[in-house]
Amino acid sequence: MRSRLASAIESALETMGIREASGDIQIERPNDPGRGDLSSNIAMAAAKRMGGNPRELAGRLKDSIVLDAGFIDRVEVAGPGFLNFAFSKAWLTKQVEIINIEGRDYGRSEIGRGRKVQVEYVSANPTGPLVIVAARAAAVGSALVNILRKTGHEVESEYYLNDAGSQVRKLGVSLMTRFMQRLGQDVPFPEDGYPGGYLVDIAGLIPEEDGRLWLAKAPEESAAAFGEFALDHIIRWIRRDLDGFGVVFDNYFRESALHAAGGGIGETLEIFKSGKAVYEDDGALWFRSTDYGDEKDRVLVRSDGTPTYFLADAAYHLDKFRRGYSRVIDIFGPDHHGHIARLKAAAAVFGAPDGWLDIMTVQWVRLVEDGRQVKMSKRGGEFETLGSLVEDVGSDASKFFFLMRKINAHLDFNLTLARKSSDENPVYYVQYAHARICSVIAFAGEAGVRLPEDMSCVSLLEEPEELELIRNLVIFPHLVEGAAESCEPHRLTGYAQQLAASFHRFYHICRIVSSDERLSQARLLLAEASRIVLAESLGLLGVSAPDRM
RNA sequence: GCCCCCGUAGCUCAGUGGAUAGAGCACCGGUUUCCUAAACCGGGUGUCGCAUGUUCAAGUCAUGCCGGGGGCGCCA
Repeated sequence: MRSRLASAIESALETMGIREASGDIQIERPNDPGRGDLSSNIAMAAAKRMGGNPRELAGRLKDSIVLDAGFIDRVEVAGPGFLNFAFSKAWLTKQVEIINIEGRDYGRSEIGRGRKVQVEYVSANPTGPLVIVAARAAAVGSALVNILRKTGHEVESEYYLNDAGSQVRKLGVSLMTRFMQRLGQDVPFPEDGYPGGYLVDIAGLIPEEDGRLWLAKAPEESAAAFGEFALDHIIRWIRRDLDGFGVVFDNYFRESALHAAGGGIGETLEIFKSGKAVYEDDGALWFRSTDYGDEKDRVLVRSDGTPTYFLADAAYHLDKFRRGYSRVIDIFGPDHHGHIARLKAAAAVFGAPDGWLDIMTVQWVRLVEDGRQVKMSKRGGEFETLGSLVEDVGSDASKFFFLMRKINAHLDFNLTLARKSSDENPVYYVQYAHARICSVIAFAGEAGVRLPEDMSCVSLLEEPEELELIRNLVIFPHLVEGAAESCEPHRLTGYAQQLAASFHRFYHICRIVSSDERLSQARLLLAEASRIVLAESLGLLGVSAPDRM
């Protein structure tokens, strides 16, 4: 609808002999609905370019613009030179029909057509259960995947498992210690170990014979054996927790695969070398990432000959590049933001075009209960996990709360509010609207009113609450595109609340099932259109849309 | 010290360079013989952290400062 209006403005400019301003045409929504449904700043922009009075130019534009009265039936000049347009009632009510016909495909867009995108998210180290910030990343990442798919992108989601390196060795030593303690041996817990109680649990699962066998090995092999056992269990937990959260990945990529023979580390190093981006210092191999905008150079191979985490990460991104994605989006936790510059530098060495790698960071989450921050002691190994959060407030409320905020802002997660299954809780407010519609449709069916095949009755819709609801429905496609382009899923939570409010208002004022059958059908179609868009909004967020509550 | 994010109503936060800056919560009051009251309606005096600049137009962009959080390892 915007492009339709934009081209009308463009031809009006052309008839007036103004060519140079057509690139300045912007269509937006006035923040005060009383001004109209769409507005353009073109007169101000063009007047600026050519000199002259914006209001006067707007007036001339208004006279020469040719618009189908079945689309827009009111044009006004306002303020400093805005052109405001109002949809005709016929066009608005027609949209109710369109939504009913398109169903869940309403709002589908082709802006991502031909674009293959990878979204990598969560990717938390498998050295412990997923914590709250990982839950936030999971909610955001999966919603983004849905939104990109809705807009025509071909999307693959991936979890990068850091199942190699010194952290895993530490994990092995920690588990080994727990196992020895289980055997009654008085051994101190390592200073830099993982103190969480979950390792005590895992130690309890080790078959005693196996454990004794591992203990008998050389220290390195011994740590590796315990480490593998721990990884195995923790990865299973992570997948189970994500599953319970309704988050599914297309692919899990293991760092260890990169370290295996022919796994990509060696080749990556060669590419760095042939790009003349490498030098030796102190016995270590360095990447001159400062040439690519990083603040300091980075070690690729330590003086003891082992590759760094960064080299593996670079190899991983080379692998992504070779897989042919037109764009790769990484969602990082707040503790990884220092990696952005060096990874982009690596991508540049590999020959990736500017903007190929897009890294978003999700900021910290504070859990708040009864107005006070919930203490999370990582040192004591006690922390709130994704699994316990879902158990506590449910996955729908968790996701909705995570998705209410911009990702780059710190988030206060109000546990007290999220737990409430009452009107104060925004997620229930939206879900209730959906359930209410299902209930009305069922009630109407019992009363003999069904969704009609012939939808021409929608032209009967004319109450302010009806038209206002339709106005909220028709912005959905544009909203989804905006959320996709900006990678901002949180726009949809705000929209869902606004749409739910608009429906509740309509429901309160306009009785749907009445003795006027045609009007009842029209209102039923409007309710169904609202249900479709609500269900789709919630679906994109990964939140369920219940039929009853 | 350097880098990133944030600073908007009592609280938590929305706000694609546009017109009179919004929502939820909290608080007070009202609405049900009727399709789900988990709903609806009414009640807001904000230095948009401060300053300078860019612009026809700045909460939004740029620079500097102040305040809060985070990151700066041959750990991952």
